[in-house]
Amino acid sequence: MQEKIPIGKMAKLNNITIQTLHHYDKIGLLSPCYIDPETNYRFYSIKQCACLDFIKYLKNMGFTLQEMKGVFAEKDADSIPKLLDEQIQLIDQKMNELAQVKKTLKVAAENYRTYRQIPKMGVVERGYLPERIIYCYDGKRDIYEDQLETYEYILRELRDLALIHQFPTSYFCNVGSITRMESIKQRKLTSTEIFMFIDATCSDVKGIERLPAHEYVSIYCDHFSQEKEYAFKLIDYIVENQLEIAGDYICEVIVELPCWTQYERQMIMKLQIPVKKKSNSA
Amino acid sequence: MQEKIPIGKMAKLNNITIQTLHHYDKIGLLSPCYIDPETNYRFYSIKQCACLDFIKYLKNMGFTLQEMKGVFAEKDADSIPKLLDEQIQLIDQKMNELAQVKKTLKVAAENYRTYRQIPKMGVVERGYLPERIIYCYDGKRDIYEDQLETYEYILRELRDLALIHQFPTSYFCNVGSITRMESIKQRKLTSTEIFMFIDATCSDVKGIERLPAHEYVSIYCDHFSQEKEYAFKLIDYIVENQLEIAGDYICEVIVELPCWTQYERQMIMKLQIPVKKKSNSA
DNA sequence: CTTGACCTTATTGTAACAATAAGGTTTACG
DNA sequence: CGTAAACCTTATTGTTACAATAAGGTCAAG
Repeated sequence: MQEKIPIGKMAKLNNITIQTLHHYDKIGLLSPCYIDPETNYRFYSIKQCACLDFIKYLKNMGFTLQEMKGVFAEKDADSIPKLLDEQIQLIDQKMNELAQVKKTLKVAAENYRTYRQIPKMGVVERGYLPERIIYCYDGKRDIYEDQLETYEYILRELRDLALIHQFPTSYFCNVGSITRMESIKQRKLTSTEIFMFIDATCSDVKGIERLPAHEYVSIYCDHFSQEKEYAFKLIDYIVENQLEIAGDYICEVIVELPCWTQYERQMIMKLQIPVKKKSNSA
Repeated sequence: MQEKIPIGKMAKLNNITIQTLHHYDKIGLLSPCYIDPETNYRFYSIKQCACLDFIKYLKNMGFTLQEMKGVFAEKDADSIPKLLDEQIQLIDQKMNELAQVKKTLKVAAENYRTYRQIPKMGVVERGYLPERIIYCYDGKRDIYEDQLETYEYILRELRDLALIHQFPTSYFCNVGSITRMESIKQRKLTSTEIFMFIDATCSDVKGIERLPAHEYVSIYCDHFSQEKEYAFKLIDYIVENQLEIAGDYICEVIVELPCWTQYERQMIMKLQIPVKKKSNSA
């Protein structure tokens, strides 16, 4: 009965294309069991479907065709479980990566939603903010010096550090700069420190700080050049309302827009200062 | 201060290679902000790091470089959330696929473990087996006809049906053939039906049957050619031990080994017949 | 002035095929 | 018997996101 199956039929039987069979033949993964010496027509045996099944199976598992050649060459059936285990580990790794990316996407989506809900740029708000954890880095140069340039350099340094600490990349899309209370109390907006928001999970790294839950005054701002002006609005508001600065000034980057004017970052920032009622000593 | 950054430095600043920057320039994704007209040296601005950040970010999200060009061309910030949502869906899909593959791998690994624990080939065992659900297909030709050939064809038909019903591919690695009680009682090992084990989840498809929980006699067998001989061993055992056939004969493929002799499938099968104590009527 | 570090363009390679071209073979039909 | 459709062949190119290499020009330091 040994039926000789031409390539087209074999392809249909296995839901693959003729090219794929050509390809497998070319790389020596699966060659037809008979080739007509005159026409070079390829003929397969129905039994070779088993091999194709296995190829599909391994492909599903993430093996490359070259790896499969190795698998087929192995006469040792005991090596299979090892391969399977390795592949399971690889898949776990991939799934973790995907989960991480998904998290990042969700953060981004949430940020955009926040961005759309922003009431008005330049309007002072007052509200309670929960505790947040940040990873701080001191770039030793004032980021307000020259039009974002220093900021970009320091940002790169922060990212390199984050890479060393193996922080998830998602952290990198929620950053900010910090100006210490002493400076801001003197109306000096100078800062050498930037940070990224992190989870509570990585706690043994130097540079991690807690921003305590507190009442804040905040204001949204959509260009770096406005930051100083808006920050002073905050301070003015604090003075006018008999409040007192209760901690460090934070400039949080809410969202980065993928539009560049002269390649420059376009970002929405939320400036914030923790406040408390003025103590009666004054 | 506008520092002109040569390509090597820019690459280092962003943890990428010079080739990558060349590539981005070539495809028009990101071009240096200045090119020396004499030497053609490329020079970047530190601000262009923002763009690279975004490229990395989008790459992480699974966008292709061409898609990014589209994203950059869009001046509309509102299109971003849509893109993000689409990408989240894509990721969910990928994760589901990976989960499916992982499941398959685990089944395979388990099967191999079972295979190693198989006590002896050709030895009759007796034991209780839980309920199982199968998807049956009648190929209308006897699979015991010609040396696996018919079996291969029918297997392909079963798989095509499974594809139509959108069964997970993992089902395809746990198949078997069934010989109805009437035949086996007459010592006739003819079967036109094969099946795949499935979950309880897909219930509305025609062809699904339940193998009830029952006591079985079973025997392992490692070559198709031995099946008949071993099946008769089972029947003999049943007769000798005053038992009675209580249901259909099942030939379950436990594991397929990736070694081919003449391209032929090498598989370990577990032959099984449900039994009960002989009723005293005989 | 030379050496090494750095830059340029151009070509080839990667993985797993898909698409196409240009041509030969087989089969069915009138 | 002729022909058209269906099928087969080999060979080339294209896809993605770069990496690797070659052959050569440029720059800064000693």
